[in-house]
Amino acid sequence: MISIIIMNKTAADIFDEYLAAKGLRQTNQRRQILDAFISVKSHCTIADLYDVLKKKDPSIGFATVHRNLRLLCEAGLAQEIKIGSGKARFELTFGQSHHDHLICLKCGKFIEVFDMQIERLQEKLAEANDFLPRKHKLEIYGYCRQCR
Amino acid sequence: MISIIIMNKTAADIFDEYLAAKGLRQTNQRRQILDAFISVKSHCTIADLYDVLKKKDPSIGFATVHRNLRLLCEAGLAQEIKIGSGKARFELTFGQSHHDHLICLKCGKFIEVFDMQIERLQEKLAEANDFLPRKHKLEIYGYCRQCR
DNA sequence: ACTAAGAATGATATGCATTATCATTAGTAT
DNA sequence: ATACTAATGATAATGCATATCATTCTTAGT
Repeated sequence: MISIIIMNKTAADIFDEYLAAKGLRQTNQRRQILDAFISVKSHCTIADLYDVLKKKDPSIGFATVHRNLRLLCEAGLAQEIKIGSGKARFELTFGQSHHDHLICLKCGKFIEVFDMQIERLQEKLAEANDFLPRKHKLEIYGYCRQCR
Repeated sequence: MISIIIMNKTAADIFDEYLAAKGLRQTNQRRQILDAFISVKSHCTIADLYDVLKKKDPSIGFATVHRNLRLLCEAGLAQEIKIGSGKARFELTFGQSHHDHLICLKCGKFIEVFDMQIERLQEKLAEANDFLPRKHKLEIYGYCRQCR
């Protein structure tokens, strides 16, 4: 059980508040899913998380994991990342700062990177086109140190 | 019928050469598909192109359009762009320079943009991580002039 | 604590886009 | 012209995401 605490709030607190605000209920499955998602290495697919959860509670359903990963995204705790044509992957955003990805074409590894200068130039590029940016996705595909 | 000519070669020439090099055959469908793809507005889905082609030749099959759009990608004439969870879209790369996309969250419009400074910084960012970049994808989501 | 209301779950079905299969058609080299 | 075999087109299969629905569980009200 990993607890990142921001402004005296854990991810679980945020989730509970989100549920309350939406009139949704707390359930054992929701607690388990959030815990597992936090402890598992990031960039997991629904199936990855489902497998982890099944070991502790074989009765949990795939649909429930799916639904609640989406719910975590709505609550602002997670984010979906779509790479190529594969399955959707999810990463924790609570306690993480924004970053982009270098993706190895051979081993599939994700390297998280950040460049403030690029971020700023993107803002300017959007502005220059009368465009109001909300979010962006930068993925650089190539070969990592081990695979180049 | 639109003909862009580069180094004395049309897209059709490049395609024919690619086919020859791979021991593949020239067919009416392949010629039709390339012609339609060039003349249609870019960012079309397989279904978009299929609809256009059906009007001229109702016997053409969806699978054939699909297969040959992939073939055009292999030949370096087209490129697949995946946005969100929708269908795959394709854009012509022959005679077009590299660019990134601003994508309107409301009307779905694609604005093509390019910033050399960002391109260079991406190269440096990759290098700094011992990463050999091959291609990249930058998409900025937000609201266009009409929708903001 | 008990109960009613309805949200959540889990098994399964459905939807949808992509890709594979295969009998038939049609390029290509000889 | 012929033989070889790639390509086509109809359809089936696949893969992933999402919808459905009877049942279970949470929560508010008594």
